[in-house]
Amino acid sequence: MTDSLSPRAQKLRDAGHKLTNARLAVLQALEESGGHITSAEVLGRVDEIDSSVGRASVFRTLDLLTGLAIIRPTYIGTSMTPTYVLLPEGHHHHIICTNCNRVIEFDECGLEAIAAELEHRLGVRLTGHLLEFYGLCDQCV
Amino acid sequence: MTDSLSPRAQKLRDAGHKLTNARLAVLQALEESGGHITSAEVLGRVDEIDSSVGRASVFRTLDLLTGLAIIRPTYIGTSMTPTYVLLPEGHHHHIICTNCNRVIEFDECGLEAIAAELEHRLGVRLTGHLLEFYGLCDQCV
DNA sequence: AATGCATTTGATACAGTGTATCATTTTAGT
DNA sequence: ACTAAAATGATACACTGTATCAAATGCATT
Ligand SMILES: [Zn+2]
Ligand SMILES: [Zn+2]
Ligand SMILES: [Zn+2]
Ligand SMILES: [Zn+2]
Repeated sequence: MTDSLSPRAQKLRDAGHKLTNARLAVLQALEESGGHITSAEVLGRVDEIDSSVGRASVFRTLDLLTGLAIIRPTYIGTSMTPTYVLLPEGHHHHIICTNCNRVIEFDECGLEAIAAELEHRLGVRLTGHLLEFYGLCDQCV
Repeated sequence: MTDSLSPRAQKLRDAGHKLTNARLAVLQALEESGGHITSAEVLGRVDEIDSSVGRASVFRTLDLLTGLAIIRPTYIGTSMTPTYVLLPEGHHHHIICTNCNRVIEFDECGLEAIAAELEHRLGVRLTGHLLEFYGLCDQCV
């Protein structure tokens, strides 16, 4: 069988995890959402995709994907209800307005140099990063 | 009265908020902790500092400080129980090992250039940032 | 295709975290 | 000191994430 697996599903399998319905449903929910989605929204979408998937498996999968650096929980504005962000190419960057909580995404980060330096100096192997600027958006300045 | 206010307390006042016992107790708890502290730990420390401070005010203050970019909630390893990080000079950087959850702090980031570019291009005013690398620490490589 | 086992699951009941409410207290400016 | 507005603490609540465990499933091997 020459199944064409999504890259993230492949990453799951490569890490030695099984590709179950629950996990694929969560991945699909995340990918359809386009980023910055709360656990409540994931639960809702997964329920539409496959209502037999249980609550616990959704949270287990979110933890698993976080550990594999496929998603990253972040906070927007308040201390509760994290937002899960897909990390498409191993990194993600946004600006959060501390006044209106608007989120502005951007692509360039120029962090490759410092990442390489850290790997060399600290002996770590870096697979991705999240860069979060905060301040006032153009509407709130 | 020439009260010498801590810089963060000053920042609170400058933003038009009152300097109450509850807020000062939470600030003190955060500062004594040295970074990466959970809400449960904040609640415990605040209770020692001033047991009359109520639970709700602690959470209200954490939200307030987050909005002012004085602290930032982040996740270590799992999707629950955020860790609050003090942002001493407007920015904070760490590496999280996706295997053992060790946290490695580092200082240099070299993000001033891109911050200035974003301010110019997007019309925003940036006051700080959080940079989170993830990967494997030297023990786990 | 059928087998076998370790992994994963779903249901449920639970623990813990953060919040709404509102009468009372406190702050800070006059 | 006086006052209005802001903030508080107590409580009860809602919601998010988790422990448990018998049953189901993925997948490597035959
Ligand atoms: Zn804004
Ligand atoms: Zn980047
Ligand atoms: Zn490690
Ligand atoms: Zn920095």
